[in-house]
Amino acid sequence: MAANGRRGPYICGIDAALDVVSGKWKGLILWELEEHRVRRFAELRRALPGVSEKMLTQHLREMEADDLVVRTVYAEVPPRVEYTLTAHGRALNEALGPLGAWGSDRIRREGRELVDHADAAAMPRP
Amino acid sequence: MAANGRRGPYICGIDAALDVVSGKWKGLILWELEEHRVRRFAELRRALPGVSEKMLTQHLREMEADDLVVRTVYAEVPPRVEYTLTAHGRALNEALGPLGAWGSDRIRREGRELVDHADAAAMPRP
DNA sequence: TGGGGTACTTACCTGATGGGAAGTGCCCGG
DNA sequence: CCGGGCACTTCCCATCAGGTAAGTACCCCA
Repeated sequence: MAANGRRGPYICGIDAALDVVSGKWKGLILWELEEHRVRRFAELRRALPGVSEKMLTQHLREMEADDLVVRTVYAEVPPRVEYTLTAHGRALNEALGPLGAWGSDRIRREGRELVDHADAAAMPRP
Repeated sequence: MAANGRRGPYICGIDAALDVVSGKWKGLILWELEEHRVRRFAELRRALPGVSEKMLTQHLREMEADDLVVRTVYAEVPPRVEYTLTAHGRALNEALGPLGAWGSDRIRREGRELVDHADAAAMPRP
């Protein structure tokens, strides 16, 4: 969907799945939440080097609406907000497994450089 | 990638795979070529209701550059051009299987309407 | 002779996507 | 008291994917 609120009608399952996953950082958010189970806003921000706060909140809100993540607000001071995957989110991640493997193969095949998490901070993507 | 020529550097496999698959009609093209093995330009155009000739050629060229499809031109009159999947294209399709299944589940879960191939012709997507 | 099919290319236009920067309200440590 | 962290929101701007429409060059069929 993204901000536009696409959400179908869809032509097939791939169509529906891509609608939910497309967005510059959604894949990474999914991956980060899969790895750490639960993450706070600022932790995600640091994990996705280059993401703007605007985009991060936007993506998280969309993923919440898509029932991929749960947002829990703790009425504390300073504010604390935690994000976790829902069952559907975890299922999506599983479904993305083979695709990720294919992508890794492709990177290897073509000898493309793979920027690792840390370096990416310095290098803003065009 | 799409027309912009993104093609990495990528942060992970998902990133790389999504780069190659994103584009409004790529999923459908893959699916159509998987089903029929070989298709001509005009056949694809008819199979993807609503696609413009420009987008179709653009997507096909990109997929060719990404080594997903092979384009074969027959020096005949009238011109004949055939498209087939490469091994990588077929592998990508396989990798997309679980994602498609997840998407179908999502459609079912949310009771979203699924527009089938034929109807989609009449209904231009917003 | 004119309409339709083949497979495109080119130019122009619009709306969605994402980036940048600043503002908000509250608290804590130095 | 100043800076910094937290978790945002708002606005404004650049880019770009994709749509529309037309042009190309050749052929076949009625």
